[in-house]
Amino acid sequence: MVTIKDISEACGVSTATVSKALNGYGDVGRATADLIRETAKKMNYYPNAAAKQLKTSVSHNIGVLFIDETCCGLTHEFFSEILNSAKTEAERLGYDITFICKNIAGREASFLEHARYRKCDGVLVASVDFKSQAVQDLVYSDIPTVSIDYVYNDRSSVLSDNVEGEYELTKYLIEHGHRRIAFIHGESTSVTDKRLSGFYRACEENGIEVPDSYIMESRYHDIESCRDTVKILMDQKERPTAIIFPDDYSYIGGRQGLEEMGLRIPEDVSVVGYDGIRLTRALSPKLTTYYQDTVEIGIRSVRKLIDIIENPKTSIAEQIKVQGRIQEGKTVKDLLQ
Amino acid sequence: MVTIKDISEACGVSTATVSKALNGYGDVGRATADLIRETAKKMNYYPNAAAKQLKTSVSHNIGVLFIDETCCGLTHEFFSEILNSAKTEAERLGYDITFICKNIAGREASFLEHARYRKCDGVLVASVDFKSQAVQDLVYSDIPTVSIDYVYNDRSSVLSDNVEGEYELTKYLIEHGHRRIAFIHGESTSVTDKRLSGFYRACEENGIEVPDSYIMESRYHDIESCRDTVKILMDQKERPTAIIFPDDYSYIGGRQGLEEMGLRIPEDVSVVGYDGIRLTRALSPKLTTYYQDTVEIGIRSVRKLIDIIENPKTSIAEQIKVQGRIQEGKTVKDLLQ
DNA sequence: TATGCTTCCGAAATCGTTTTCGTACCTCAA
DNA sequence: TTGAGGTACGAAAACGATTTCGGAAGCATA
Repeated sequence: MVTIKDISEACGVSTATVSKALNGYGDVGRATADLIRETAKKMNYYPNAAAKQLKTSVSHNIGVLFIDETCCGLTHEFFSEILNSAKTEAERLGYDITFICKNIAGREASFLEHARYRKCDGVLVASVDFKSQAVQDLVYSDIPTVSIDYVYNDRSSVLSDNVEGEYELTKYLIEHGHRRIAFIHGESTSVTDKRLSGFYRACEENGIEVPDSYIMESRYHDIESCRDTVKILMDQKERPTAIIFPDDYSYIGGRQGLEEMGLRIPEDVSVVGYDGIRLTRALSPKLTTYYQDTVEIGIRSVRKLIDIIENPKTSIAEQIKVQGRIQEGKTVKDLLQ
Repeated sequence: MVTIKDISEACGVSTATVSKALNGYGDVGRATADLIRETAKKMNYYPNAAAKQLKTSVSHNIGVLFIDETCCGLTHEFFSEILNSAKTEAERLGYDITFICKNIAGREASFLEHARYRKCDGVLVASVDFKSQAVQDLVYSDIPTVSIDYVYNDRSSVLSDNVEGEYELTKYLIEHGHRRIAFIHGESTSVTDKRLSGFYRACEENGIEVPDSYIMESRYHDIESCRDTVKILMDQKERPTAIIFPDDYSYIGGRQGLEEMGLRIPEDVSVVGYDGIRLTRALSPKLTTYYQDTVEIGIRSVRKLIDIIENPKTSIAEQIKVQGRIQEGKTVKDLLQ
């Protein structure tokens, strides 16, 4: 491995000068600096990350908290797309990505300890149990964090606008003449709360009263759960004319359930999803859904995180909302025609 | 941050002794070692990764080469499942995972340079352009590597048995009475070659001649491409009775294409996929496919990599084959009944 | 008592950087 | 000539760990 010392010898200067030249400090002569930089390139020099980190305590490494307790973290298309986009953006900006976990060299540790151990400059928090103590310890530590799709007090986050999204989606149904709209939502989380609020707002604004039996809890990204729930939902005399599913993936289950009951989409009942993952374009009938801009979410969260890292003084905690949009498919019947 | 020095002071011993006690060296007294370990735990000590790495040149960090040039690396369920499983296993064994890319702190570099910069103990090579020079430079360096689904000379790899898999799948079709079998394969890669070879072997063994027009090239994980290809394929007078798709995801497109031609599955034509991703269980009709054990692939590749890292002398280069199995759905019609 | 062997521990060098502070030299005005 | 001020560079001390090597103590044996 070629070190700073090799370069210093090759150039006949001290290691201090080499370091300064390579890092663009002012107090080194123009000619010397040029020579050093050229020699470094010629000798194929790359700094030793460990030494640099040891001395400066910055690692150019961002951690990602992306735990798969439900076994669908990484394999959930929504999250893997975000991760993919975040990875690309981070690399472009010169940061590496390391997964944070609860192991340090084989020994049990907390997320925070792990992040410290690896000296992560910052951590992206996504797809975890946001309310758990372990995660909160990390978020409220001195390590910069950005959370995705969840808001912590005084911390930055990037969110798709769930209130607005569900509001738009509901309004879309209403504009197509639906007034008996059911909402199968996911587990109780802040995301769920927001979607519910957007849903209710759209209903209220249009003078629609929603019977309790139209609101059912299922689970995100769970085919079976949605299939069963939809059956219970549709087993009442005053059936809804439209159903909102927790997400696109649930549509697969919902569709099965409806089919087993002999109900056709959209002739007998209209449905919409949420996420706009690629998959939906492929299912038939093509699902009408609310597209979340995963690429944008990934990019914005990394940029914000790096902003906090590099400008700790001026960077402010903020909630960055990423707009989505209705993606029309063929699962909503227009009752007004 | 609590360092080894703090512990040494608290215990009234030297830092050398602390280090030795914590690393289980023999030449430290029983009582002293116990005291040191207890104190370390009490003071919530964790070693400084950078310092450790600087001194020992081992990082407990494994790199993952997982490039997304085709924009489907991470979001391809097959790979994201492998990554997920590899991540879990690596963490269990005390290793962290970092993505390898072509950027070092903002400066352009090669994969190899990046891996050296981060002092990766080893690298998992998956889902890249295996034949590119940059990847080969890395694989044939002194850094331990394990490749997934691709074999390099004298290097270890973990593969699903593609020859056997496609052979089994073809035999399954033949056993169900099919003799006019078409194969839409993916881009030309070593995986494709193996699958073709398994396919041909099964045909030969059963005295089946395959017309050239039954072999068509499409692309992996590409809905549109498969949809178009299947239309061309079925636009000939002597139509096949069964089609093998490049993978499960392609089934979505293939199904569309067939539907648009008014062909029903499996009444008019039988189809099979490859991979066995979760999605297939949800599509209807449920796809008959060859399940690849992604969890096992992830685990085995990490274990092998760590074996090479920790036992460089005794570990031998080998190809580890992971068995899959036929996963029966409802897309193959039994012509013999 | 002298000798040799263990056992236990510490001093100090080292890994490859960064960074402070001092110094030598030069320039220029008074 | 002197002194102030600026520029260019280097010596050396860190950062937090590991590891070599030597030495002190304790004990048994001759």
